[in-house]
Amino acid sequence: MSNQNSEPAPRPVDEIDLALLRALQADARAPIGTLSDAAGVSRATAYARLARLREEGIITALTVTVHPKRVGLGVSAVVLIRSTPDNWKTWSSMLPILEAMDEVEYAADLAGEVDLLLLVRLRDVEHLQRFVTEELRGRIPGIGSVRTLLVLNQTPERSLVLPS
Amino acid sequence: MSNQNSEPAPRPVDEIDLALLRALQADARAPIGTLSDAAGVSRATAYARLARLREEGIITALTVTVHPKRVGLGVSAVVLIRSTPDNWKTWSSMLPILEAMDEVEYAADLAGEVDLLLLVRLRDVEHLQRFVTEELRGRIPGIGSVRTLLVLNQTPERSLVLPS
DNA sequence: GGTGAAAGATTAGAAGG
DNA sequence: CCTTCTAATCTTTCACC
Repeated sequence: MSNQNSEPAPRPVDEIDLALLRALQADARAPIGTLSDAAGVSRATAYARLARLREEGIITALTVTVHPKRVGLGVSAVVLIRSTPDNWKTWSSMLPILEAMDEVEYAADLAGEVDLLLLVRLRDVEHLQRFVTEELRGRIPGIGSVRTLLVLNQTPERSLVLPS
Repeated sequence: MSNQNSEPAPRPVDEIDLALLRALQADARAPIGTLSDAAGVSRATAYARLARLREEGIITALTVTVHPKRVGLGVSAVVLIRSTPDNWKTWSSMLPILEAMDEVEYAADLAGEVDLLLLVRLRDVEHLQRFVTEELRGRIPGIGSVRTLLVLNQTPERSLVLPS
């Protein structure tokens, strides 16, 4: 995976692209005919558009969203990390490390009182403890403080709401 | 959408289910034959399993993941909210309000020094300002402090890493 | 439960205007 | 961007293990 903020947007998407993306958000397995109807274009056009959206990286992935608890990941947590001024790695050097951790679903480099935020998915609280003490402090240099916030309730994962 | 933490897991998924889910994570538009091959079962079985996974809510959605910047959402931010002890609504009463806000991609009710975390996607910084001052403070009662952290860099959205 | 086969209907993917 | 084409795939249903 590449850094999501690195490349600028060369060509903006138009209304047809947005309609296709919205239709895919509703059902990624919808047949092309359904998608093309939703966008008001022919199937061939929908094909061409989808290929372009994939090539240009506008479509990051076509995936399934899974209920975490039902697959053995009963605990979610938000980890807020502050760095020590020295020995703190750059984002680009940490990215591969973070992505190699199965527990990390989302990581963000922040401006403000917190330097790094992680959303992690774990089997249980013991798993959380091991993750923070061993994985995190062991592998990421320059960690100052770590605050772990248990998730009590959360929205189901949802896609971006595309602008109109 | 329903609360993701409300229902217990009645029946656990098995290895075949996990294999199907992993194949769908890689490509949600993969033909059934590809999915059934990946899981080592027949197509008929893959059909039956997928129907069951949908019915039981283990599959939350089959969606497309989009690069936010390329669709006009150039700014991401994390909003940390602390409540005032009085007038703070319950999670279940806030959920529909939060889900009605297009800017909110993810919301979590937290245990700890922060009560509510939002991941928001916005067009620009002006949009962020309007969101925090008007949408948030205007619609959610009982907000104590609001800390807004700009996202400088982030991982692309990624699916859960399913356990083995 | 899972299998393999059969069946028509639908869709995919490419070619050409 | 559309229409047209053939091969491939979908999806259900079946009898059987």
